[in-house]
Amino acid sequence: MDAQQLKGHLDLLLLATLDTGPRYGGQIIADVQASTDGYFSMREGTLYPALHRLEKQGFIHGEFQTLPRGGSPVKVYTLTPTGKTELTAQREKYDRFTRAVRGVIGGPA
Amino acid sequence: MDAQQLKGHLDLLLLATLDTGPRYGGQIIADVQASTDGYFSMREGTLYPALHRLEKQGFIHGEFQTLPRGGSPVKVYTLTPTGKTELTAQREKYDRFTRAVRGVIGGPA
DNA sequence: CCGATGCCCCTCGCTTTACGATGCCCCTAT
DNA sequence: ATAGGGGCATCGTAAAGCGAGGGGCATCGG
Repeated sequence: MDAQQLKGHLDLLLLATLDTGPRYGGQIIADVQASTDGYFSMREGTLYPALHRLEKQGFIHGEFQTLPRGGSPVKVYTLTPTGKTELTAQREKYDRFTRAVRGVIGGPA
Repeated sequence: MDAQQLKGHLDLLLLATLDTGPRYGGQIIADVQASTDGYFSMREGTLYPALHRLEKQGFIHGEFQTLPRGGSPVKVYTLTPTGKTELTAQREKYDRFTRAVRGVIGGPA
C-alpha cells in the first residue's frame, strides 16, 4: 500500500467502519484490513491520532469499557449523529473525487 | 477540492494527461481542470515540482520549444516508454485502491 | 510470588507532498 | 520606454500517515 494514497480518505474509512457498529482500536484496524483483503494495513500511529481528530470534531465518541473477558479497559468508539451526517458528506465527496479521476484517466464514466 | 484528497494520485493524473499527447504546464492545468469539470484546479506550486519528480524518474521528458504563435519558449513534456509502463502500473494501483475503499464503505463491488 | 508476554492506548519526530506567495524571463503592445 | 501577461521555477508552510518507543493492566509459566 502507498501511504500517500490514503491521505484525505482515512476519515471516510473510519466513519464508515464505525457506521457498522461501535469498535475499539484493534478491531478497527483488523476490520479495515479484512474489508480490503489486506490492502489497507493501518498502523497505530495512524489510527489513534485520526480517532482523536474525529472525536474533537464531534463525529465519534470514545468511552473506556472493560471487556467481558477481562484485560485492560479498551476505548470503544461510537458514531455520533453528527458523525453520521459527516459520513454522508464524505461519501459524496469521495464520489466526486472518483468521478473526477475517471474524467482524467478515462474508463467507465 | 480537498488538497489531501489529491495526495498519492497526482502522478497518475499527470501521466494519464500526457498519454493523450505532449503538453506544457499551462495546458496540463487547463486540461485537468476541464476533464474534471473544475473539480481539480491544480496550482503551479503543485504542478512544477511534480513534473520535475516525474522527469527525474524518467517517466516524462521535458523540452523547451517555441510555439508557432511566438511568445516565450514553453517546456513541453512528453510521456516516455517507461512512463507509459508506469502509467499502466499506476492505473492498476488506483484500481486496487478504489476496490479497497469500496470494500470498506460498501456500495457497488 | 515474580518475571515474561500480550494487548491496548498514546505520543513524538520524520518524511512526503500539495499549496500559496514570490520572483524572473521573454515577448508583445501601447 | 514602459507596462503587462504568460510561462517556469523555488521557497517556506502545513497536513497527515508512519515508525518507534513507552506505559498500564491482565494472564501465564516457572
